[in-house]
Amino acid sequence: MNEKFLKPYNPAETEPRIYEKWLESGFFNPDNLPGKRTTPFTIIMPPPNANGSLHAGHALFITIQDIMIRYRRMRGDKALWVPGADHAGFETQVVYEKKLEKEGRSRFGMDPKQLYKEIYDFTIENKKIMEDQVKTLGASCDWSREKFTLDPEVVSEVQKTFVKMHDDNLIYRGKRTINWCPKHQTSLSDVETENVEEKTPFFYFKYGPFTIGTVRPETKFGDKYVVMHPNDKRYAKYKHGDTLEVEWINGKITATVIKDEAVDMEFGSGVMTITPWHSQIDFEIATRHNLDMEQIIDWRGKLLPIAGEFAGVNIKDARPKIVEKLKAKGLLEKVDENYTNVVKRCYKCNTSIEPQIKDQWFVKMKPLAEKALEAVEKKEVVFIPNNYEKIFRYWMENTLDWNISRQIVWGIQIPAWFKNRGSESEKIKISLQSPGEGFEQDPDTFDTWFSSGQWPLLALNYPSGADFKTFYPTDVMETGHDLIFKWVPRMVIFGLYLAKKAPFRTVYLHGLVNDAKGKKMSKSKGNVINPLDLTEKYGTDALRIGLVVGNTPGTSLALSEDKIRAYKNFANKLWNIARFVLENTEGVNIKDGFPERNEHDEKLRLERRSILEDVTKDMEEYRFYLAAEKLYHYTWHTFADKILEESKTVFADGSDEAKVRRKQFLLHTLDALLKALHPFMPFVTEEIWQVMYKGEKMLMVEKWPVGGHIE
RNA sequence: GGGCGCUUAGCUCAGUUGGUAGAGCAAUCGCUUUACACGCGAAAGGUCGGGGGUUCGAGCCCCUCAGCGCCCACCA
Repeated sequence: MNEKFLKPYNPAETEPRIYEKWLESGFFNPDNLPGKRTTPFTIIMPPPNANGSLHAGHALFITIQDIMIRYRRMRGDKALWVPGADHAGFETQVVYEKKLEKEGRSRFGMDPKQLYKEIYDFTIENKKIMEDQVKTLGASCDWSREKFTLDPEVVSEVQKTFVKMHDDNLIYRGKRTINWCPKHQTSLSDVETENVEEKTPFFYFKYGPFTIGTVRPETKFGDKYVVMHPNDKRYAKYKHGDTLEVEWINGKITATVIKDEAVDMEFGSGVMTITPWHSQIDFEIATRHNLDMEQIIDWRGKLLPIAGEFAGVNIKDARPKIVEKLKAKGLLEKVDENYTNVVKRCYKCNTSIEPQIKDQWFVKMKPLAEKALEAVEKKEVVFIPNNYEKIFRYWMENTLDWNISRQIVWGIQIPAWFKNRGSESEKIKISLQSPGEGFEQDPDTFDTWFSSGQWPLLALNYPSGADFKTFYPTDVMETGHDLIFKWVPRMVIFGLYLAKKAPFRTVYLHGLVNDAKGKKMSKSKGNVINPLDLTEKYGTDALRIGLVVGNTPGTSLALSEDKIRAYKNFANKLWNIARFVLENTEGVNIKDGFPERNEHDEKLRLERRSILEDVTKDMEEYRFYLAAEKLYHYTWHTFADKILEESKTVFADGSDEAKVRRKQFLLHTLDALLKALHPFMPFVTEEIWQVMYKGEKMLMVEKWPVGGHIE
C-alpha cells in the first residue's frame, strides 16, 4: 500500500506539488489539450487588482470559474480561461500617493511620465503576489495568455476605440457637473463616491421679498436667480424674468425670477436661489433657461474673489462666518436643526465632493445602450439568476451620457491633442499620434471602465489575434452581482460596437461573501476573513467546496469557518475512502471489468448512474451548489456509509466471484467520484488519482464520467 | 421617492417543472467496530413570517399585511 495513506490527508504538502504538476503538463493552455477538441469554451477572468491581495470574493469567483473550466475541459471542450491583472486606476494611484506621502513627496508637481513609470514598476512588482494567490486557489487558467490592463497593445487598442468612436460621432466634449475631489484633484464617477447621510442645519434667509432655504450658504455669493415652481400660487405675482434689487451677503444684487418645475413646492419655502457651478440640479435649471454660471469655489476648495472679504477661505470654514454675517445683517430668518441630507464623499479619503463644472469627454450612451437592450431581448445574452435581466434592462433604458475623463496619471491617456488650449484659437484634434507642432496631449486618462469594458476583446487580442477568431464570443462572464451595472453593460456595449457580437452568452452573477453572521465584511468592523488563511488552515479544496455548496447565484453568502472545517473533513473522508478501496482491491485491474452482475450490484450501479446524471444536469445548468451537495452526500452517506461497510462483509464471507465483482464496483465508483468531484476539489482528487493510477495519467484531463465513460 | 430581493430546524442556508420538508454547524445519547475520532451508530428538532385565494394537493402559483436587507435617485 502507498505509504501516503497511513496519515491523514495533508493539503499543505499536497497542493503546491499538484499545482506544479498541472503547470508542467501544459494543459491549462487549450492548445496542448489531448484529443481532438473543436468546441471552444472560454471564460475571461475579471482581472483582480494587480496591487492588492485577494479577498473572499476573489476566492469565490476563482472557485466558480475554475469549476466551469475544469468541467468543460473534462467534457472535451477546448477550454480557455484567460487570467488578467487590473491596474485599478484611481485605487492604485491612491495607494501610491500614500507611499509618496510617507517618503515626503507628492504627486503634484511631479513629471506625469515619471510618476506613471514609478507606479508601473511598483504595480508590476506587486502583481506576482496576486498571481501566486490565484494559483494557491487552484485556478487552472492559462498563464501564458495573461494580460495586464496597461500592456502596450491594450493601451493602444483602447485609444483606437476612442478615435473610432469619435469618428462615429459617439464622443463629444462638454461642460458638465462632475464630482470633484478637492484632495485627490480629480473627478470621480458616481460609483467612486459614497452617499453619506448627515444631520446638518437648514438655514432660512431673507432674499428680498422671499425666504430661501439652503444648507450651503457658503456657495451663495453669486446667487442672482431666484427660482420657484410655475404653479405655486403663493408667488403668482412674480413673473418669469422679473428683476428686483435685493440685499445679499456682500451688498445689493439684482435678482431675476425664474420659474422651473424642478422646484418642490412642498419643500422649505418653495423658493430657492441657484448656484449652477456647484450643483447638478442648479446646473440643469440654468442650462434650461440659458442662465449665467460662475465658479465660486476653486479646485482646491477655497472661495474665489467673488466672495469678497471671504476670498481664500477654505469652504469648510466658511459656513459659520457667512451665517454670522447674514445674521448680523438681519437676513437670517430661522434655522432648522433637525434636517438630514445626503452628502457625497470621496470613497477613498472621505472628503466632501465638490460639484464643479469642467470640460470632459463624454460618450453618447443612447445609441449604444439600445443595441445592448436588443441583444438581451433576443436572448443573445442571458443572466443567471434570471432576475438580473430586469436590472440590466432598467439600467440600459435609463442611461446618462458617460463622463470618461479622469484627472489622474495612472491610466490610459486620452488621445486628444490641444493647440493653444483655453484661448480663443484653441484647436482640438483626436488622433493616436501628435497631429503636429504645438499640439499637446490631453493629460487626462480614461475612466477605468472605459478600458475594462473592452476587456473580453482585449484579453483575446482583438482585432487581429488568432485567439479572437477562435474564442470570441466567450461563453460565460462570471462576476459579482454589484457589477451588473458598473461593468457588464459596458462590456456588452463595447462588444456589440466593436465586434458586432455580444462578448459572452451567459452572465453568471455571484453574491457578496459576508462573515459568518451574514454581515458585510469591512476593515472597520474587523470581521474580514482572508481566504488565504482558510486555505492554509483547512486546505484549498475545503475552502472551494465550502464556498460553493448551498451558495445560490446572486445571493450573498455567509462564510463560516465551521463550514470550511466540515469540508476539510470531507476531503479527509475521501482520502480514507480511497485508502480503503485501494487497500482492498490490490491485484485487481479496473480494466478487467465486471463478471456478470447480480441484482444487488445492478441496483447500486443504477443508483450511482442516476446520481451522476443528475449532477451532470446540474453542472450543465450552472447549479454547482446542488451538484456539489449531491456528490458530497452520495460519497459520504451512500458510498462510504453503506457500500463500503457492506463490502467488509463481502470481503469476509463472500464467494470469490462476489469479491471480484465488489472490488470492480468499488474501483469504478471511486474512479467516477474522483472525476465528478475534481472540479470542486481538484487537489485531493488529483492526488488520489495519481496514487490510484501510479502517475500514469492525469485526472484533470480525464473524461467526465457520464455519457458512457463509466464501465 | 423608485427598483430588486429575503423571511424554512438554535445558527448559516438549500429545496430545479406544485405531490404534505433537507444540509452543514451546534445541542442529546451510545460507541477505543482493524479506511477514517478530521470517525461510527441512534435519537431529537420545523403549523416553511401572518392572513386569504387557486388546486385533488402549495414552502413553491396569485392577492394582502408585517418585518428585514441591498441597490439606484439632483428635494435645494
